[in-house]
Amino acid sequence: MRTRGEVMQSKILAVLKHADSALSAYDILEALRDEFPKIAPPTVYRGLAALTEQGSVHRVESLNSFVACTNHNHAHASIMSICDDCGSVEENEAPKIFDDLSGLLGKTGFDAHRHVIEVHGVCAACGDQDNAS
Amino acid sequence: MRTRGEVMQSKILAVLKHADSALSAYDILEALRDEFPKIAPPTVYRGLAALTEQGSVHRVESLNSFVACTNHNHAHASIMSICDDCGSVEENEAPKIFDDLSGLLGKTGFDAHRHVIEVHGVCAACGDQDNAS
DNA sequence: AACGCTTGCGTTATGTTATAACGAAATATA
DNA sequence: TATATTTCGTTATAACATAACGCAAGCGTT
Repeated sequence: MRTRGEVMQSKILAVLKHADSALSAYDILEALRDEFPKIAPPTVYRGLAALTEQGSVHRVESLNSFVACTNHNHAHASIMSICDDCGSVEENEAPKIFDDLSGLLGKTGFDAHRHVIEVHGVCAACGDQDNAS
Repeated sequence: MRTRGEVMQSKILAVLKHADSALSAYDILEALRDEFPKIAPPTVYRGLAALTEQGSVHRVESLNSFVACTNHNHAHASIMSICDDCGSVEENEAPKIFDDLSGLLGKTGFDAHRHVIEVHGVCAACGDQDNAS
């Protein structure tokens, strides 16, 4: 039994890939309502859980929402830069920062499993707009 | 009119300081129910908003919950290390990592306003326990 | 002091995010 | 085919958060 869930997962992933900002589970639910009129939250959350586990979707903790992974290297977590103006979310690579973090915490005896690094601010496009006005 | 809200804020802060893990707003609500039987969520959230703004409380985004600041230097944000075993949350100082982050994102034109750095894992105490068993 | 203005609080109500629990359907095993 | 196992849809509810309103406290003016 493999295909049943995968259909829904690919639909969810497609919705996220089309979006230009992070979507809540209920945003996704709405988007899928046309095609699946009786869809319910657990269906979406289960799909998201599977996609998150395999790394093709990331949860944005500080927004309680989700984005499609835009980074071909699923091996490690990413740094999210979140524009509070337009809502765009970019993934950034910085292995060094993860190493620094794990190293720093390792000194205190802490064993790091999962890094959440999310930076809120204003993206280049929105910053330019503000300057122009 | 200054005193009314400050009473509640100090009560909330006291509850958080006594806790040995992060508390949700509703945990705090329950803790204050004895003294304020009719207390409602907005009262707690407003108190938390004020305390967060002044830096004496931090929101833990990945837990939807709150901790008292244990760091005398309220000037900048902290790195939270969260033990998924015992629930303890520690604040760690690392100005360099914040600088690195802002620098990295600055290169892409992103203007960082607020950093969320939360690392999940296993704290020293819980790690020792696991080794011993 | 009396009045009206401003501010912010408590309360009610509701909105948003997330999951527990159960039964039914699909698959695997024998 | 009978049975065990897994996964999924559905219902229901739990957990987290805020909008909006009205009252009351402080403050300035007279």
